[in-house]
Amino acid sequence: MLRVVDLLSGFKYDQFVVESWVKGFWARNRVYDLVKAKSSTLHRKFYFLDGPPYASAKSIHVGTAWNKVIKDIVLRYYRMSGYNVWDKPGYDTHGLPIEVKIEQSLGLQVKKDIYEKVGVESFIMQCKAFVDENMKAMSEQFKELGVFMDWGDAYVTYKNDYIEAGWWLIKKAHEKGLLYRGYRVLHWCPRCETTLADYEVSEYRELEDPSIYVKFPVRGRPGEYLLIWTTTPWTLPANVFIMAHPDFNYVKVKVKGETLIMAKARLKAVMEEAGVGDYEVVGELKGVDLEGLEYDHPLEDLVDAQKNLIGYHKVVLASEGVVEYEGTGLVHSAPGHGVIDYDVGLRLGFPVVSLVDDSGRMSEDAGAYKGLYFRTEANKAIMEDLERKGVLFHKSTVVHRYPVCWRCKTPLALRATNQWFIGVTKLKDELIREAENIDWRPEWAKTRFMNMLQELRDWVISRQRFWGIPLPIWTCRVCGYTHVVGSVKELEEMGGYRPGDLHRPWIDKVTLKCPKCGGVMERVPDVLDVWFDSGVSFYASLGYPMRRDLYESLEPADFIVEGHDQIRGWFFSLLRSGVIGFGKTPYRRVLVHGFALDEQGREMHKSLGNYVEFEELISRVPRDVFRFWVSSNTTWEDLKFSWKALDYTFRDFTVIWNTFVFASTYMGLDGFDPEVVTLESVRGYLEVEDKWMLSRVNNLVKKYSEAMGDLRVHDASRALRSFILDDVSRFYVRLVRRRVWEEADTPSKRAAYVTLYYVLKTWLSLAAPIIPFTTEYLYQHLFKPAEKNAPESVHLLDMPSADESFIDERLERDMDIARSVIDAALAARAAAGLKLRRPVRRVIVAAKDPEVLEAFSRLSEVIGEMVNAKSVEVKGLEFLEELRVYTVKPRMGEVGRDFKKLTPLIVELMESKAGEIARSITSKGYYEAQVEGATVRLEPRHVEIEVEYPSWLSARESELATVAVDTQISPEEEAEGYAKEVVRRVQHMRKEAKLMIDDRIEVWITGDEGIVKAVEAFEDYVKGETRAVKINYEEPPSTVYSKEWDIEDKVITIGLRKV
RNA sequence: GGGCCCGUAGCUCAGCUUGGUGGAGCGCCCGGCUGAUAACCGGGAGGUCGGGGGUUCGAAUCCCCCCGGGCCCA
Repeated sequence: MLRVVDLLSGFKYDQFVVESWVKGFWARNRVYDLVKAKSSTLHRKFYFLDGPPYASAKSIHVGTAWNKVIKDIVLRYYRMSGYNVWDKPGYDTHGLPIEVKIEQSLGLQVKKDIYEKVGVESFIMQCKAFVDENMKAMSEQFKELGVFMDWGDAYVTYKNDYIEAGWWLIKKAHEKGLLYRGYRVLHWCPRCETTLADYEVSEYRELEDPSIYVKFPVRGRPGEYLLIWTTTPWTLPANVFIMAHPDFNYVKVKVKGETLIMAKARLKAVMEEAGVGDYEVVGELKGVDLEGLEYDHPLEDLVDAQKNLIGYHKVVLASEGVVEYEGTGLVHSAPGHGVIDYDVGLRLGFPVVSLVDDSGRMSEDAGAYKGLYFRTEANKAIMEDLERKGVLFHKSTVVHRYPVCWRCKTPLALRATNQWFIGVTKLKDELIREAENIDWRPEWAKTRFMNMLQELRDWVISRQRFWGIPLPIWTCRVCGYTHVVGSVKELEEMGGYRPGDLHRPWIDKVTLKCPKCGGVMERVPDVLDVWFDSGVSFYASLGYPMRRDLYESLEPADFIVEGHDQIRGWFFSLLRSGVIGFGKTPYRRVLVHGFALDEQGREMHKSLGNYVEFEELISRVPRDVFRFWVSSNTTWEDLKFSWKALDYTFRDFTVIWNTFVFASTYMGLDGFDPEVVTLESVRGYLEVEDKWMLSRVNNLVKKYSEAMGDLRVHDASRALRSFILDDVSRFYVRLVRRRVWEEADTPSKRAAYVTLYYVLKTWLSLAAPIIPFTTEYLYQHLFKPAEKNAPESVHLLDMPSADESFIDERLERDMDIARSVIDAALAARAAAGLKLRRPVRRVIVAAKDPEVLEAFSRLSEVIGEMVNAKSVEVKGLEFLEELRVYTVKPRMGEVGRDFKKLTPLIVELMESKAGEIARSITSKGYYEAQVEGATVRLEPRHVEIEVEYPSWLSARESELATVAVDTQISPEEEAEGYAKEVVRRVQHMRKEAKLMIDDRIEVWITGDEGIVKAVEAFEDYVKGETRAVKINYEEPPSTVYSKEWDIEDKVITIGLRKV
């Protein structure tokens, strides 16, 4: 026969010790493997796809920890609910940020240092080694948090197989006619010689630049000019057209015999700035009227590139980029050096001219300006030439925010560069259709996603860097033919070979034979945008297309979850890749989580000093405390990190722990055997509070399953917390304590044990996904030793399902009513200064609603127990009404104004007929009387009514009822009170003497006569409570432990010893 | 400048979809308990529900505008 063994109360509770014990237990018994083995036998698949964290540092961010905890909770829940869960984690390992870290560690300044000082081969090896170290450290931290994922087999984006899988998608895009080469205007650092992705353009400086107004001659109309404004003279040689706003008003202005065209709204400001007082408006026209107006470029003769642009120099209409708050309303446009310029030019089919080279110097085609550095030398030379040609209307300087390189602080240039694109705008309809099939949590994430799809642009996939998936595109040196390679096999078939590592520089050495002309084909030296990598994870992490079975049996992913920044990031890149590769969404359900911010709601930054290091977190806060706390934060809202909040959660754990210790202690003491004494066997002996508790726990199961099934992890977590703290610990346990203290083996005690056992075990199963350490410890030390066929680990249990037969909604409602009345009664006691230890004769509960009255009758014992009342009388309201004494005070202001000289008589009336008036006003809302022959009507505003009860009743109104505590105490009750006081002190002394709970004692008591008499009168009671075999009414011998006590100013001496 | 989210007690947040007299935990003040005890229990004070309009008999809740914060774009 098994039985509950008290393994908990002997252990000095320390959550850190609990967790490290569990960690050891899991390792010794290979619990993850057991859990995984069980899950893999199940038939319902659950494909979870891990959003790979970026492996650029050793220590994870609090947000990353939260992220993995959410994932772990959901995965554990699904495993316990009977799913075959795919739980492979992943790491994102390529990209510029990692390259930069390596460059910094090597002290490299510019991009060409990589070629010249270290060599690409060594650089790549170092990137890889760096990432390897980071991944190892991160995995350890995730394991530390108790995350059960397949850490031995994570997917890594830099592996050859993964790269090859990536190539497959590029080939697919090519086959669908989506892959193309084109220009894109990007920020460029002339010192680092690299493009900067938009998100990297984050630093700005206040810099001084020229501010010049330039006259562009209108073709064929001598003396007439288009006036433009610019702060970047170096872009003028690359000018292709001028933009005007179709809706703006423009003017022709006569200045010194010349006619200038500019926006009407800018006229005054520009003339003022240029110091021109003498001007005359000679004509007015709309923007649309300017369309097509041709002009001659003022530097045409000096710039070679301009010779090819002559047909394009005209005014075009555009609403973007043309403003009325600065400039002239006519915008000089160079598609090679401006984003809007580029877009407008592209729309019109105009050429792109970029005249700045990689190092920031003007290029060959810039003619006279060739070799000059753009922001300094070129600016100066160009302005001089403009002045010489008489087209510089005005020149000054401006200080404005200008983007600089975040690494070297060099001012950036906007520059059109040749890049590879995937034309996803062609797939817009398909993307939208597929996005409609995704189930979003919360709902607004879908709105955000859909809005973003409306603004879809083609995807620039190429980067001129090193550490990334090499672009699988080869070009023929002879005929220029381009071929996209979709696999390593294809590489070999094309005359190439398989390098040991598919990265640069090894892949760069692989040449192919041109299928068109037989010439040598070389690889385009670019690598792929790092967003590409994680976007293909849904199939690449499963080895597709090299092996197909796994992907085909698992797709689509059933669940993904990441932060809300990933709506535009990973969620989108996955969908994009899914549609390109397979024509459908790769995932069906998404949960979005918030950001982990600091206590004030600001982002955590090492530079702000508010960054929380993982090591500090994990040394100060137990893992389950962290998990419990973060899981209760509304998932999709931001998490404000707070040590204090974690401390409070920590405190909750003590209560939870003590609840289990309580059960363990008494069940252990009585050798309770849950396999013999079952819920079925005690069903007839269940007390009303047991029935209530069983109903509550089954409702909890329902609520929890609904929440988890709907990915409302926080609702599940909160429900667990309030259940164990409020319902179990603070209510049920307190209520059954007396039943459990009972020494005899009564059916009632058994019923309490079974209920408690069942409730705690159910709670443990539900809580296991959220607090896996604590639940495992409690399971191993309380439940497992008591059950023959119990699984090895709590994480091998099946999720409980609700037993509807225990659910009694009516009883739960009634108990709510009772609890509110208990609170009111306790308040009434407190008001009367009656300690809870002292029993009161009776509590009277009065209510109007028959349903409420019925609830009280049904639960009167529970109320009596909680309030410590000998009896609970349930009455109609009229019972208390009869006892009430009313005082009615006049509100002189109101009474005086309404009743004038009758006032003194009214006041008199209020005194003499207080009860009658008060009852009438409270029930009917008014009171009428005859005063000096007149009918007087008193209303609530005239009076202040106070209710008093006789001094022996302490009453309290609650929402549904009025509760009155009878404060009268008979001599016998007083004696009983003293007996309890003595019991309390004996218990205290037992504890001081370090006696076991079941040790027997002998007691001596002497001193105040009243108290000693009280103990004599209640001797059996005192003996029972204190496990005393004998009480001696005399001075304790000096050999026993004794102590003097004060009870309400009466002195007694108590002595005791173990027998 | 745009899209989406958040703004409720000193703090952290429920409530808002489906309008009906504002909740919890912590903190604070007061009291109690001492057989779960480096715990625990009760009572109390504390709120212009970010601001302003509107719809309605009635708005924290629905609509509009504004302010502050976050994310993503421009």
